[in-house]
Amino acid sequence: MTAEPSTYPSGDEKVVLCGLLFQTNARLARSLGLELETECGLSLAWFEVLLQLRTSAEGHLKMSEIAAAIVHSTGGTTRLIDRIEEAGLVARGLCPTDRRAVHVAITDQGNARLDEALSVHLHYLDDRLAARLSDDERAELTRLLTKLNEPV
Amino acid sequence: MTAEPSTYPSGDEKVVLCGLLFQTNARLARSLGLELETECGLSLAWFEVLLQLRTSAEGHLKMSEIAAAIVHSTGGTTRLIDRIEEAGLVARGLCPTDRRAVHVAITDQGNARLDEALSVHLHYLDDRLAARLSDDERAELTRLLTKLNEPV
DNA sequence: TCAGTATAGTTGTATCTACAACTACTTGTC
DNA sequence: GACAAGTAGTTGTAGATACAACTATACTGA
Repeated sequence: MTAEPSTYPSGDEKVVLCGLLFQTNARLARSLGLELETECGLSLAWFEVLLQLRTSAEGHLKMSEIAAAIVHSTGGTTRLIDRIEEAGLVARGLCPTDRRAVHVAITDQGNARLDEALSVHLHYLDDRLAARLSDDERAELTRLLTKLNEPV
Repeated sequence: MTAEPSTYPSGDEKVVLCGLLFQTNARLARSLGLELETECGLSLAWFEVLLQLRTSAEGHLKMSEIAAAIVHSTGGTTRLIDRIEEAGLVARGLCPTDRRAVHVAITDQGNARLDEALSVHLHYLDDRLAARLSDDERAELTRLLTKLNEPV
């Protein structure tokens, strides 16, 4: 039976798109996370933090910048950085212009681990992205997601 | 300083796309989840389950089908369905052809709550999707995500 | 028919994250 | 320069999810 038991359009195109985005992301995150974890002992969250730090212009980020980039709460980010710091992959430092703030930077050990992880990651993305979408399609997807991602 | 401290291309186009997907999804899920929670007292996970059940062809799904659709572990799905069932929004039933399996169906109360949630959801998506992407762009995004989402 | 293997779901345990309350510091205003 | 309001980060607490081990049922082939 395909009759809707309700008046609301649960099959609405926008609802479907939203669900598709959630599902695609979840599958990608899960399989990539599993691969990173088994190959490098690095969780996806740790990987994302290290990548953000490496690609930061100044070589360090504040806690709140990390939280925004990886979309975690600031409380959650504190604990996450605690664990990564304990593993020696990042280091907290003082912010010279704001004594409330903390500067987080990637360590040499963190850079080494990130290199390993990137090699796994890139190989995975060849499989998972490049084999499914052409260069043009990936560029278009990037464009569309960027628009979706813009702040209000 | 923009020089890479490493040999690996952390700014690789595929890596950026992947990160963009994660971030877009996380922001969307967070703001939608917050809205659903405050407006209807329904978490995003509950909403997704109810929507999957309503749009299922048979009117019910097995635990494993729900787990696959919402990309949770089967153990996590057991607990999730426990909570939703306790709230009276879904009901477990027997599968007539496989005594290992469980049929989960949405209840009348669940349908009512899903209606409320869909009204919030649709309003939100007008803001968040339709205001940022044209009809054609949404169709293209759906096409691209569908390709990404295909099983290996 | 029976053994061996695979599948469906549940439960014990650990981990991770969010939310809210809190401290410390900064900024704006008079 | 002092008070009010805002911002940065940490911590207590609770809830949700994953993984692995387990039970029960189904399938497969000799």
